[in-house]
Amino acid sequence: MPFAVLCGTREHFSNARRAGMNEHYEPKAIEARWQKYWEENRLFTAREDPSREKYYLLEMFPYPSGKIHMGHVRNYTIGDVVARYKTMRGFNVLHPMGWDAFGMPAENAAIANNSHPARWTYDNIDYMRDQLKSMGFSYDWERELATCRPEYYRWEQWLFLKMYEKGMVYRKKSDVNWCDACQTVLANEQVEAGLCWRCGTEVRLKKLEQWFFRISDYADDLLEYSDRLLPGWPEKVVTMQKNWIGKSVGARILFPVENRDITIEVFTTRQDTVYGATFMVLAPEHPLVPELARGTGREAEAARFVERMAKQDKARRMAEDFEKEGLFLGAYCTNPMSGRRMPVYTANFALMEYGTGAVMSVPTHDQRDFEFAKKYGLDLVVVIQPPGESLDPATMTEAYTDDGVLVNSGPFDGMGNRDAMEAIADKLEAEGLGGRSVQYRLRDWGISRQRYWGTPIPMVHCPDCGVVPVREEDLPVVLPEDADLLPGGKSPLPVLEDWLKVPCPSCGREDARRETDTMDTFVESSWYFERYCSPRYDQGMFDQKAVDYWMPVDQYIGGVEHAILHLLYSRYFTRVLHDLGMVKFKEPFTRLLTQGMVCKETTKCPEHGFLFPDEVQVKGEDRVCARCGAPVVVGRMEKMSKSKKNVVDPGNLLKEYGADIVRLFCLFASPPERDLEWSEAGVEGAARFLNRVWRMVAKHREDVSGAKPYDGPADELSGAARDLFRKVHDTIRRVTTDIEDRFHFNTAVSAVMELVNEIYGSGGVENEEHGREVLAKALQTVVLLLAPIVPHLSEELWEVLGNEPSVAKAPWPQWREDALATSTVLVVVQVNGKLRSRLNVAADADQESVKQMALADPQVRKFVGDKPVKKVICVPGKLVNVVV
RNA sequence: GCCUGGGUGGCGGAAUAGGUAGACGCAAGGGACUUAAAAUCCCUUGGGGCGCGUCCCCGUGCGGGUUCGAUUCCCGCCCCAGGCACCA
Repeated sequence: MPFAVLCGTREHFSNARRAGMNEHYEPKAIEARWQKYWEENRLFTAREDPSREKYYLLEMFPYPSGKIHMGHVRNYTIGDVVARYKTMRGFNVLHPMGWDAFGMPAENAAIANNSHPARWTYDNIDYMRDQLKSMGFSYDWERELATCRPEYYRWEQWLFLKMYEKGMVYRKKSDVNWCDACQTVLANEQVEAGLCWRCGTEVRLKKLEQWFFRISDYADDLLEYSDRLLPGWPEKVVTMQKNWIGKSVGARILFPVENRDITIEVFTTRQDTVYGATFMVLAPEHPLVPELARGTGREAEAARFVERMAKQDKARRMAEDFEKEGLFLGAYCTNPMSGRRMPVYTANFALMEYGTGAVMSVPTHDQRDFEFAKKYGLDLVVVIQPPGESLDPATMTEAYTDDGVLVNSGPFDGMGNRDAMEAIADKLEAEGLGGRSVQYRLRDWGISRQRYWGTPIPMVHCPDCGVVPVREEDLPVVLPEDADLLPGGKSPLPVLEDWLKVPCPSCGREDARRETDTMDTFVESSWYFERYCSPRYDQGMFDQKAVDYWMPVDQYIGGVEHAILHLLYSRYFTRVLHDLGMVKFKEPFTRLLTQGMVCKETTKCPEHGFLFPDEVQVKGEDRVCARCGAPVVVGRMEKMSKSKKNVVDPGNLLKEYGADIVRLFCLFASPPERDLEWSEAGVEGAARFLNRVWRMVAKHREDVSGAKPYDGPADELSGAARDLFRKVHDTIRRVTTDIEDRFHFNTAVSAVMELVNEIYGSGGVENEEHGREVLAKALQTVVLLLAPIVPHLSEELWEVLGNEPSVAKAPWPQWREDALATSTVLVVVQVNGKLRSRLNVAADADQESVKQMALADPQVRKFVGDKPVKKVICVPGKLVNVVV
């Protein structure tokens, strides 16, 4: 027995210390050391190399809000494991990081601190960069970018001009969603239930001249690819995008107005019910409303109604219990199919933004129309009969919206309604009464923002020439960084005369003025992944060769909150670049992982409201408010948020535990796509495990020094060495498949924990034939498998075990099939499906003998008794089920 | 209302070709080491029952079904989370 084992752990430690291994695991020293090593050796600098297979791993870049939060830590830890794993698997990995640096919080903070958005932003970037570096993420920092720098946004302006040239951008006066608090316009996507997505203020409509991107031109393409070409995306996200695009296939139908030379056009998805249309409803904003009311004696009433509806705020109008209200305009139109005379109403449930703003109402087969008809006593005509039933308008309590057979529909009677849809669409087209039509919920992307801290829109307003694009050679239009914000957070751009006044690019007139709107910050984040491929390139948006090599992103990782906005815009932008001939692909992100939220229970004091974790004191079993001593109400697990104060600051965690422990906890506590519940005890557990790994290496270091990790055939081993060798390879297999197939790092970590437990329990293995080599293999494997997860500790132990740095560039271990084989297998025996016994049988035993062994087993016989055996089911190497 | 997920011990979570439910960790309990504590190491731990066993019964939200066998597949419900919502 080696000297060290006889003498116990104390001797081990002194040996270890003599050779330079610290007795205790000290994360801080180790982490600083290896972060420096990585940086000095430019270990994660990515270079194009066509001879190697590339892997582009991207995490959603952060907004530089001040300091990183747990959501960042989790997101970037997941990404880092994949990046490091892929590197070890031999891929040429691109793993960049940067800053989504424009946006309103910078302006708000500047006002609050009497500072400047630029100052605030750059300071935050510096601080957060340090934080990310101290997490040990394997970013190629040489590619870092910040979207608020002119070198970045000049290419965004350049693209804007290209799009303008191609008619992909336009300007129009329109009702926009206006947030008074933010003093700006919001895209439809940024309005949540009638409230501003950022500050929760009620959004109101305002008429403004706005710039729009024609994203709706791509609605069908975006939709089609959602189904066919995004298999690497979570179904949930694809579904959300599909719903958002909201394609409806139907028909346009023209309804002539009685005694007037006016036609009302409607869009419907149920042209099969056209014979049942008994009245017409127009949106209150519909231009025909005042016109139709004219001369009917109802003008004043109609005007009052429209005004009142306009004041109904959007939030209430969308509420479920909202009362349907309408007004008869005094006019009639004619149903072109049935010839029926239909009264024309205006009503609050018709939306001007969708379809044509007019609805043919079929109260028998549409629930909204049904409710409206009941309220105003309008006619009901059944035109679809359900199979085996006969609806009677007099007794109907709700609309029938399912399939059936047409009645009261002239030549279409007796036809199935699905067929009737086509037949009626044909007839409409043939007779010029309308035709097939497709509508989308998705509307064009309004990108104008009346804010300062954003990319200036490169346009000029000339009194003579109108709106004129800035000349390409005059880019970038630099945002003046010395401007001070106006009271109320208003943009200073419209009053900055020096900046504002510019000669007209077209006629040269001196008093032209710049566009003062800036772009929605979602524009910057719609192409940053392409810019990362060649971030310093100054001849265009990106270097073609670099983009051809790196793009598309192989794996994108971020929060599900961007499922619609950012991801849809990015897909749209990539199509624009594609159609401009700049990229060869349409989808930017091949695979997408949306990680769950980081949650923690809330704590609330009856007096002081929500409490931060450090405002809660533990008194025995109870928790009390640190300020007033009142018992704390512990709420349910919720997403960490400043407003609920249930937050944990990664900065403090880093100080207390170091990066590896925090990383390990984030990965081990739950699989990435699910929510992560914060647990202090869990972090302690992670710390304990890493200490255990450290001590394991310290303990066995002497045993394995000079021993070459065993890589020979399994059958030259026996006893404990053979068992350990099997466990090593089984662990390699499990960890590899867990990471490779489904990013289940939690089970990967469990597997390594099992291996570590086994090594602890394998005392004496070093005395076996090849025992020291197998032990060396086991220790080395633990370190290699942990390398992507806890990189600093792994680097340190890799070196301690006598290897040259860096483990980050070491090849990922391979498992040997022959090592996994066992001489005997455990076969479970069931009687009628219930577990009754277990048998250890030779791995190569034939089925018949296993069956006989099972039937002979005393436990089995007890349950079989003298009942006749009907059937015996054998699953080789696993199970025997005796059916009696 | 519609569309996604999800419901498994005291807790986080395992079990992805239908085949030993509860891996791994946390918490709890017991033991070893220590003058003592911390740390560490080892053991126990779904519920119930008794003859304490290689024992029996129950058990993966609820109710049915398919199957030799169901956490896994099918049908019908309940609950939780997220998304969409008067979109014609």
